[in-house]
Amino acid sequence: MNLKELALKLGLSPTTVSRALNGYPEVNETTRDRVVAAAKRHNYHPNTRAIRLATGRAMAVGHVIPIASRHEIVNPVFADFIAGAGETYSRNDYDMLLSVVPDAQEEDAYRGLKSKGNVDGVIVHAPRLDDPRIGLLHAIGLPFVVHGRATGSTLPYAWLDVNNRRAFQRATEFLLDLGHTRIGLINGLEFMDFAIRRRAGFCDAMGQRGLVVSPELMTSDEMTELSGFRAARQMLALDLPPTAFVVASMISGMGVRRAIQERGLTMGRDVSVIIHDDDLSYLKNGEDVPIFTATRSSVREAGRLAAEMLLDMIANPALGPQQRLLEAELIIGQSTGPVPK
Amino acid sequence: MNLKELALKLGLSPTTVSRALNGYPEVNETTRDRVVAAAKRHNYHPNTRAIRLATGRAMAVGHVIPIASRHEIVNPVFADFIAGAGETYSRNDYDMLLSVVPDAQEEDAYRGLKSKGNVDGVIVHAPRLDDPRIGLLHAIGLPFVVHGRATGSTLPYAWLDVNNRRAFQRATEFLLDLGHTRIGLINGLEFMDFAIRRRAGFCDAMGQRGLVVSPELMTSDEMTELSGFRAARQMLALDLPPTAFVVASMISGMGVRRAIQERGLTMGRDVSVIIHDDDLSYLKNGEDVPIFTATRSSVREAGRLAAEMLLDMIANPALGPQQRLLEAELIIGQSTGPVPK
DNA sequence: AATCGCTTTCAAACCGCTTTGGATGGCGCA
DNA sequence: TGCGCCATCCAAAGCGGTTTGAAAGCGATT
Repeated sequence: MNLKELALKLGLSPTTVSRALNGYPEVNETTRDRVVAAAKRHNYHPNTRAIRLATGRAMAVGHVIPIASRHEIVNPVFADFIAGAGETYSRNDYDMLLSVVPDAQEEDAYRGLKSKGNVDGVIVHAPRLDDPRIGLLHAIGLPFVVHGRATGSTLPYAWLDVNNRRAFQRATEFLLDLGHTRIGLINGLEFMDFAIRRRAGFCDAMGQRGLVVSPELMTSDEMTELSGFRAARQMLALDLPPTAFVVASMISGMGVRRAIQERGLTMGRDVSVIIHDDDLSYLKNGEDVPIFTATRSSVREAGRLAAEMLLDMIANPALGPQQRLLEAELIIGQSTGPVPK
Repeated sequence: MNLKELALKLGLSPTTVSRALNGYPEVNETTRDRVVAAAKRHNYHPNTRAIRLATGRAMAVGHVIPIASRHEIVNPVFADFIAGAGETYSRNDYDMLLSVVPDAQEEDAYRGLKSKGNVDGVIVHAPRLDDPRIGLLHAIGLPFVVHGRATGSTLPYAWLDVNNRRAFQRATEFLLDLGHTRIGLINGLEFMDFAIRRRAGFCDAMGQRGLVVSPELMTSDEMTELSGFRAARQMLALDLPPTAFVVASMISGMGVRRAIQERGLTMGRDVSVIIHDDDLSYLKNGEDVPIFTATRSSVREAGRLAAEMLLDMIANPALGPQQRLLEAELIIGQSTGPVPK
């Protein structure tokens, strides 16, 4: 059942039927009702491909996911972000297009998306220092929103980010207020923008209390359970081990907890831990009472909001690049306590 | 730059240019070379929307992800499957469409995908007992491949699955051979098809040695660290605690390990653990030597293969529903050993 | 020279919708 | 009665490709 057939059945022209269904004013309300009823009755759905060709809009947003190299973006955080963005797209009748490409072809993927016209805009994930994608997307004229920021980029661009610096500063201050002075940082990979900012926040807080952080109390690695475990184990074996940790993710945090237990210590009593909690839907930080004290910011909500920003920009290109900075909450859980005497 | 413009520049008709680029035989090889060269020079990419309308094919595959209710499909396993499937799509110039919808609207989502014509087929995730989606997709005539199987479905359908029953049977036998007789099963949710089969495999192995499994040694829950921890803790507190566990996932396995350590026991010596390892790209089971003894089957590879099956079916509808059963490997790690005296 | 058969090219229809630029008819008003 | 103005509706021209059916060119055959 297509538009022409429906029009024929109704004894109307395709023009009128199209207008009736799309809410244009120049159509009699009684005819509109007839049309709408008939469309429902015959289960008519306009063909998306035709609409797209006729309007020139793709009604779709792209997410490019590079794979194969060292750093895997296919991680749980990404999945939850996608889920959030997907909710927004569904509500607005947009499609979400995922392009999984070898990272050497990432640039081609963006160019292709634009020149073949299958998306109206893209979301940029996991920005790095001086991220080249920003210049590229500017050049090819594809609307985009960055999830995170890319320090060093001179061009203006739209982004949505968590205030990572502030979050880690607060987390560190919280530990300092509990009397901890030897605090270890177990960070993500520091060529990622968010990790750079988190480290800065940590150092800010320490510096403000006149504390210098020794390099052996700061590590940077993938955020896995194993790397969290190793980093914490190594620090705990120092002559002057830390009494607290600031940790970049829930998963690394689980590794840190294991290292603490392995030494026969108790988390929250002997050693304090604060993690960053992305509030993942399948990886909850406890149920009623949080297991870990945490800086929390829902990455799923970030996905929803970033998608909304992008759809706004697409609908209204006159709008300049928007920015939005979310603050993380500080959640008190069972993993922190005063420094032991 | 579109087809007409390119044709004009070349002094050819759009017909010929189109055919030259699409490899049709009825075009002189020298003209073809000219056309191809010009296309490259002018950076011509045919408009996807137009191709889709003209050919009637969407060149896209859909994945519908229901959300909001108890069981979240947005989990790490899903992310890796998607990544695998995405690789296949990219290689074949297909798009991957993700529809994130409230689960009450799941059926509508499939109907919409079909009637609006934005996909040529779909992949069905996380099948349950008597899954209604199979009948639905049959009825609306949308090609599909199920990742997993749906016990109870009478209609023939295409699927790709891991031999979960056999995997858990082998895992259990491995423990039995080490002398364990009190073995706990920490399973996923048993309205999911894969969990049903795993339980069956476990019970098969036990039954064949004439062992009856007491219900308190079998649990079924979401596969989180916390639920793994709780289940194991509870079993270890029994009068006759198990000496080994068969666990449905790496993440639950981490919880089990924690419960073991909490009791002052050592995994691999006092208590043995076998997990199922989906070989996730960001959650490796150790590096050189596996931490956990495991039944391993790459879910990413499953994604690749399922996508290939679907593209085959789309290209060749005469093909009946294909099936493919993958066997899991049994990987020996550090988490198992002979039953302690 | 006429015919045939190939290869190569093209004009035009088509995919299913949107949108522009009229047509049509009824009504109020002078 | 005649005119202009709305409110409605429609024919046709896109959107940018693919595909059908036919024509043109040309050497070989009769």
